[in-house]
Amino acid sequence: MRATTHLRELLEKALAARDLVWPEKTTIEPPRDKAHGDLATNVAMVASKQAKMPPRQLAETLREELLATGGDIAAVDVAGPGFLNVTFAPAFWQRTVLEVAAAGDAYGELAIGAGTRIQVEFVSANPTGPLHIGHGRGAAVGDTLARVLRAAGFDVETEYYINDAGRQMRILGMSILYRYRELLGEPVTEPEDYYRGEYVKELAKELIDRDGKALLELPEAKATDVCRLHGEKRILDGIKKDLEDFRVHHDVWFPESTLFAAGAVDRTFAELKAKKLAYDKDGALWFATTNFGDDKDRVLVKSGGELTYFASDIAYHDDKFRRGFDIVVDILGADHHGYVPRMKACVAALGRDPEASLKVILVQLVNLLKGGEQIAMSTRAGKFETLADVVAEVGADAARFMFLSRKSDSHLDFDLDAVKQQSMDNPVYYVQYAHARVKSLFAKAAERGFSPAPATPELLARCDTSEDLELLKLLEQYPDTIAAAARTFSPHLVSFYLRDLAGRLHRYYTVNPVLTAGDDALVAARLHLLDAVAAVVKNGLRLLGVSAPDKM
RNA sequence: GGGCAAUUAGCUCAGUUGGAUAGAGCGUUGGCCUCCGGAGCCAAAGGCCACAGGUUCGAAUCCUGUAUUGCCCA
Repeated sequence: MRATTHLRELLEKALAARDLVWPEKTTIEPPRDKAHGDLATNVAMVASKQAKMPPRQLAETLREELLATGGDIAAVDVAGPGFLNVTFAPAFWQRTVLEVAAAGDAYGELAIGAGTRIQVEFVSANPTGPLHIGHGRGAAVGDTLARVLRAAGFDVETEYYINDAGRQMRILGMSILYRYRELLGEPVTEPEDYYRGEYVKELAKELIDRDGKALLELPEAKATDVCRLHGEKRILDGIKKDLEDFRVHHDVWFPESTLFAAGAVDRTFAELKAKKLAYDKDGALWFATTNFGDDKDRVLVKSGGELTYFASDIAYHDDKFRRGFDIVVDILGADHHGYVPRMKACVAALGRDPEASLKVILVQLVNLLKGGEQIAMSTRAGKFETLADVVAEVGADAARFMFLSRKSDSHLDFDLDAVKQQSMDNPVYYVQYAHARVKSLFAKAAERGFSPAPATPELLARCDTSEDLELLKLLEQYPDTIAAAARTFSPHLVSFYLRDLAGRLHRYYTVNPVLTAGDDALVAARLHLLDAVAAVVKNGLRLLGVSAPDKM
């Protein structure tokens, strides 16, 4: 971050001196090949037309100016079609240690999101049963994304939307009532469509304990209602606890029913009608989503007067924007991708730019495996591995890291046996081990009564091996990683970065002795460097919601 | 029948929003413990980036078509 901004400032100044503007397509990035310096830029190539000069010639003049600034820039090469390869002086990189030490837990925090309010809505599973492992992935992605955005300076609020008003909830009530009657020995016929999970029986038993046979005396609809309310509350409490155990936090729990109570749905319909975006046809109310690129118009109110789930979703998003969010993030299961164009249309109809203000993150389904064999899942049939079971079995650390180790929209095989195993199939231990190793060094240093001299540029100049510099450069890239993860809504970048950093540390550790390095100054310098590494590992793991133990 | 996504090493996957000789882990093969934690490190082998065209200084990346796979919709 420091390196790119510094170089950019220098280049901008050099261009301005020739009355050239900074081209949008300019990139400044670390090259793949280390032989190409610390940072490479294509600025001479993209500005060559503007400068009326061949790329290589422009690059040559920029090279002179960069070198003339002296100090931090050690070398500049012109390469290939006109790349500028810039190498910084070791002292520039060594300063990173001081930066990390000064910022502490805040190292990596940015201001790129300052002044932007953003809401992340995730999980939002119907309270009809416990969360399963697929919800767990959405939970991990959403929670970490929120943490990353917060670190990048956004004003973030997380929310869980409770679908408590629809058909699924009625079915839940009915399912509980069925089990209730069955348990009391009443004659029953098995409903066609109901929740079969063991937990439904449990809920029915609870009602028997609480109300005895009272529900049998009530009219069917009333009894179903009692069952539904009881089930909803208990299941929701369970969901809240499961999420808490998974270190996932929602700031707001938003029940769908409040939209109706507050008249939000009617208000949104009125607004759409006023804009001539909603119309009556065949006794139903339609929303003209084709105006916004959907492939057909969608029904809001069926001819029987029943609202579609889409109707409340529009009102819900309307409500979100009325609450003042600049950006709204929906994290959805990938099986709902058909829903995206509709929601974009809906946002456009509400008078917003859908590309800028609605981000939809699709989370692919999880293939749950046990010893390489697939486990089938279905909420209806009551066959699934619950999130709580998985967390109890493999631990929140391993589960979260696993979920965050893939792009969210790619398929994920989650093998319980592999994740439980403390091996390289399971990189969480690799990263945590890096942290524990450093901490153990400090414990050992203290044991030996060694207290390192304070970190100064002079002392840190001793960190001059190639392993030192690689580690330093990686530390310097941490804020860039946060920026990229926030900008592209890609929390997995953080876990990839941490794997890199941990690998670099393990390599360093093997090659460069620390406590046995020789003179006290060298020992101190290396300790300060590793302290910075541990701090960054810890900061990164915190964003992932994974612990950074001192001992393992 | 339409629509959305995916296709990169034997396996699982990255690839910084168009850059230089294609990256990691696992697996395989071969090395490293008189040394701060070997839950570690080093090295090697392994690739027509699904296929065919196009766009430009330059394509795994963007466009079109084809094939295969997954999902959604009627």
